[in-house]
Parts: sequence; C-alpha cells; structure tokens
Amino acid sequence: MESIENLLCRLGLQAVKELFGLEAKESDIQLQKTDKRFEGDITLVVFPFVKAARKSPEETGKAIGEYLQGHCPDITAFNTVKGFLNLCIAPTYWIASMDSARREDPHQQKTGGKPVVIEYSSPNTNKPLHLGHIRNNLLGWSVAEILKANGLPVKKVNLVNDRGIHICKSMLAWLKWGNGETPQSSGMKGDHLVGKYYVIFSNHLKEESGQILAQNPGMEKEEAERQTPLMQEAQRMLKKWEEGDKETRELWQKMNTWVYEGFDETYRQLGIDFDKTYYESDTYLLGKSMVQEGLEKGVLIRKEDGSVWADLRDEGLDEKLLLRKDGTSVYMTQDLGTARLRQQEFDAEKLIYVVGNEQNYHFDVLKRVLRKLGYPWAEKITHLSYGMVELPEGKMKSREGTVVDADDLMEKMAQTAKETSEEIQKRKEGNTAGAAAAANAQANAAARNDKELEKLYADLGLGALKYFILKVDPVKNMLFNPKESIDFNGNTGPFLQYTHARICSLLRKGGFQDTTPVPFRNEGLPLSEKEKSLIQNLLAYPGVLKQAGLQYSPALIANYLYDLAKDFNGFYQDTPVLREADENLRAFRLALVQFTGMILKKGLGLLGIVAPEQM
RNA sequence: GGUUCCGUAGCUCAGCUGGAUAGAGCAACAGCCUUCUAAGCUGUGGGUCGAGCGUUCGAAUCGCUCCGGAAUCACCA
Repeated sequence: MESIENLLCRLGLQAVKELFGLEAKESDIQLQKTDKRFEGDITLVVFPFVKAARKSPEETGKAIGEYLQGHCPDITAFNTVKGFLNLCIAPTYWIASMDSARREDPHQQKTGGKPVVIEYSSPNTNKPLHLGHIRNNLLGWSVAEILKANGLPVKKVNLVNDRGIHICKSMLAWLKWGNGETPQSSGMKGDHLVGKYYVIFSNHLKEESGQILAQNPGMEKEEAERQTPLMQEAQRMLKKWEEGDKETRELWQKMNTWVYEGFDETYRQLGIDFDKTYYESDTYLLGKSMVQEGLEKGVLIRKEDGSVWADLRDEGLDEKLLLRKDGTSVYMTQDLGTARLRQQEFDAEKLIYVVGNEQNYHFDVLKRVLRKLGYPWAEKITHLSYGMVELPEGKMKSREGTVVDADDLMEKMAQTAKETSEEIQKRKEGNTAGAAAAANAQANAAARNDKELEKLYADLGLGALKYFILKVDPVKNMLFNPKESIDFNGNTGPFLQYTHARICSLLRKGGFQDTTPVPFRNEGLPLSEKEKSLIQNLLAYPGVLKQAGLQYSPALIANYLYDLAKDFNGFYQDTPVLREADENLRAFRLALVQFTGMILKKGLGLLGIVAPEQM
C-alpha cells in the first residue's frame, strides 16, 4: 500500500506543475505531522511555491489543497494557516495503512552484496572492561543490528590488543608477587585477576619512581618511571616476547587465556557478540610490510636515524611516525595492517570503527596514510566516534580508582532491579483499594520460579543500563549517574519494558497469545485523536529505522520508542480495549495494541533490550 | 597555541535535510487505583536555545566572529 507521504508528494508535485507551471523537486515537498493546535493530520509547507504561484501563502495553500482534495478521496478536508496547508485524512485510510503495515516485516531481508564490517570493543588484555567499554560495545552491537535490519550484510569484529608493554607489566607483577595465583585458586574472574597484577605493578612502580624523584628534584615523572628497575625489567620482558622467548610466550599465553575467559563472560552478560576476533599479535607484522612498500614507492620518508614517517604537512597535518628507529612498529603501523587484512578478507562495502573521540585524529591520519599508500578502499573507513562517559565526580581515572567496572555495574543494576520490583510488589499488596492489581501481581509472582525472577531482574537491570546509554547521541560526552540510571521511572528502559509487558497482558486477556494478526473489519470504525496519533507514530517506524542506519545512531530508535510507548500509555489509559461492547471495535483496538507491541519489541531488540512478557 | 567536537528548563537529555507558540524525564506542587499491570496517567510552575552579527518569507538548526568546556597535537596503545 502506498504511504500517504509518497502519495502526497506525488500529487503535490503534480499540483504545483499544473497550477503554477513549476517543476519542483521531491525535496521541495515538505510534509510534517500537523501541530496539535490546528485541525488536520498532515501538513504541507507551501512557502517554496508562493513565488511561482504569485499569490499569498494562504491562497497558494488553498489552491493546492483544492487540487489535492480533488485528486485524492482520502483527503476529507483542509485548511490553511499562513503558509501551512493542513490536510485531514480519512480514518479509514489510517486504519487501512496500519492494517497493511502490520502484515509486513519492517526489517528487510538480507540481500547479497559486500558486507559492512564493524569493529567495536577493542579491549586491552591487562584490565577488565569498564563503563567506557560498555558504551562502545552497546553502540557497536546496536549499530550492527540496525544495519542488518536495514537489509545490509554485517560482520561484527573485535580487535584484541594482546601484546605490548601493558600486558608485560601484569605478567611481571604476577611472576614477582603472584605466588602462582590462578583464577581457579583465587575464585577471581581471569580478567580481574590479571588487572589486579597490573595495579600491583603500578603501585610498585610509583614507589620506585617516587624514590628516584626524591633524589633527583626537578626530574620529569615519566623519566623517573623509565629509570626504575621494575620498568626496565618490563621492557626486557617485552623484548623477550618479541624475540619469541619460549617461557615468556607461555606465560603470556596463559595469562591472556584467563583474560579471554573473563571477557567472554562479560560479553555474554552484556548480550553482545562478534563474528570474528582479531589479535594484534597476529597482524602487527603486516603493517610493517606496508610501510616498507610505501618506502619503495617513495611516498614515505626515512630519516637519518632510520625512523620512517608519513609527511602530511601539505594536508594541514603534521608528520606521523610509522616505524621507530629500531624498526619496531607503533600503534598506527598496526592499524594499517589490520585495516588491510580486513579489507582483503571481507572485500567490505564499508569499514566502521567504533572508537572513542579521543582518537579522532588517529583515524583522520590513518585514512590519509592509506590514501597516500595508494589503497582506494581508504575511503570506506568510517570512524564512528563517541564521547566519553563521565561520572558526577568527574572523569573516570584508573589511577584514582574511580573506574566503574563493567561486571560490578551489571550486577548492581540487577540487584537494584530486584529491590525496586519487590518494593513495588509490596506496595501493590499493601494497597487495599488495588485488590485486583495485588491479586494480579501475586498471580504473576506465583507463576514464576526464582530462576525466572532472577532472569527478569537481570533483563530489567540491563535494560535500564542499555537504554540509559544508547538514548544519548553518540557524539556527545555523557554523564553517567549510577543512582539516576537505576531510576526506573520516566524515560528509561524499564518503562518501555513495562509497556511491552502490559501490551502482552492485554493480548493474553483478549485471547490472542500468538502473533497472528488480530482480524477486524475496516468499516465505520471511529478513530480518536489518540489512536490516530498512535497509528501515525507506528507508521513512522521504517523511516526512523532507515535514518538510524544512515546516521549510525541507536539514539534515534531509543527516543522514537519512548515517544511510542508514551503515546501508547496515553491511549491505553482512557480508551477501553477489552471492555468495548462492539466486537469489531474491540478487535481493531486489540490489533492496534498488538502492532504497537510488535514494533516495540523489534525496536528494543535493536538496542539489545529484552522485552519481557510479564513484569 | 593549531585542529576537531560539544554548549537547549535547576539536573539528565530529545528536537530529522531551516518551518507555526522549543519538547520529554528527573526534581517541586496538585489530582487519579473496587475497571485491561499506578514501574502508569492528568495538570501547574520552570527557557534571551552560550553571546553577537549575517543569510531569508522564516534560524535552536546554515555561515562568520567571540565566550565557555572537552579531546587531540608523543619513538603510549
């Protein structure tokens, strides 16, 4: 069925051509939902045509309105206010649109073609995941799902930074002070255990460098750290690693395995996954060979000391180091390699990197260097940059122990969900006036065992966390207030989950537990303003989905869903659905409820939020 | 200092390619449970959209200049 927007756009173009002889573009036809203050459903902005019409805005609108009404029987009336043409659309049209939309899956089927490769998470192996990673993971996973829903083949990849001085620090500390401690012996998650030794290393380093600083006033802190025996030992360890020393590699292997087990558990809890995981230790050599090729082609320069650079000064940037004078690679070198490997492997349509905005410059340079090296696919790289997560006390700093740990946070969210739920149950039971609600709540609770309840609390806690983070525009820095995020009122995940549970309950009681569309006849059905608004909102979903895909922004989906749920609650509050005497009207309203539930569930799915059927 | 990003109610955030009197939630206050789940709904108060100039029928939105804040400019990753 043709959407009303398309129809009006087509007719509108026809109208201005026939009436004013104007060849307008599609983008000149601006349609919007009619403001609440005026009568009508859809508004056409006529300002772009007043010049060609040589009439006042009102008269132009009137002329177009008459033309449209004459050519479209679904337009029942119109009025013009200044340059705004407000059109009233027949209720039967809205109902038919909804009926047709609910039978189609708004999520397109996968087509063939080149995949979009999206990298996210990208952890270091010396520390457990924290709140910043959560934003990264949620964004990456959700964007991938949104792109999929838009019909694109998607590959989700992770790039683990498993080599370098950071992991050597943990290894060294473990050797020195670990007494052979393992995740099994300590009962600690592997990533936390390794992180613990990273902290131990840092503490000892601080102590040693403090002594050096005391003896050498005025010395730079970094220099003092470099001079400590501990740091030098770590450097030697890194060298041994690069040389492939058996013992070092074995220890590295062992500790990284612990970390991966820990990460897997965190990812599982978070509900995110990957199609493929890359390890820098496997790919960092490829970058070096690319730099070598660049040297041979003469697009890179080698300085006297042997270091290799890309000169980007004519592009308004600076020189960028690609190989140290000792020939070892830097961060950029590795990224050149992984990008190329990924392109070779997937022949990607697009390479998306979900990485914090602190690395905007890095990705700018990466793209330019690849271009310089002559890789046309450099243009496929998109840096999906996101802002930092800050705490009420300020920035998260690992040194000051203000980092919010991912595992702790998820556990805490579930715990709070439990407390809040139990409190609400108690309130319901204690409320004599709400006897029916209390009975309902008791029946719900009785029907579920502890395990199901635990699952529900986990879903609610996670839903709160995910929604809280995803509803914010990715480019912005955001404030995470642990207390507020666990507030389940208002614009929150649990509100949407609650709305979904309510919808399911309505359908259950209406006798429609399965998902087959509730049948009704589109004849003589009255349509309230609230219902009309809800239908218009529902019909907007495919557009929102597409836009979210274009802008890589789950926030669009999140805010849309909130509007939808709020709209639904308004409708539901004072419109009888189950008590309606007229069978056909009752069926129609149930169909509307069902469709709302369907969109809500799909949308939440894109954000990784579980939509429970009971709460 | 150079570059990039951000600045909307007391707080946290929406506001699509410029459209009508700028919206939610939280917090405050006042109502609504013998009815389909009150984790809800309804109402009240709260704004020089950082400031200024410009572009035009029309600017929170586009351009320029300032002011605030953040990131980055490393032989760290």
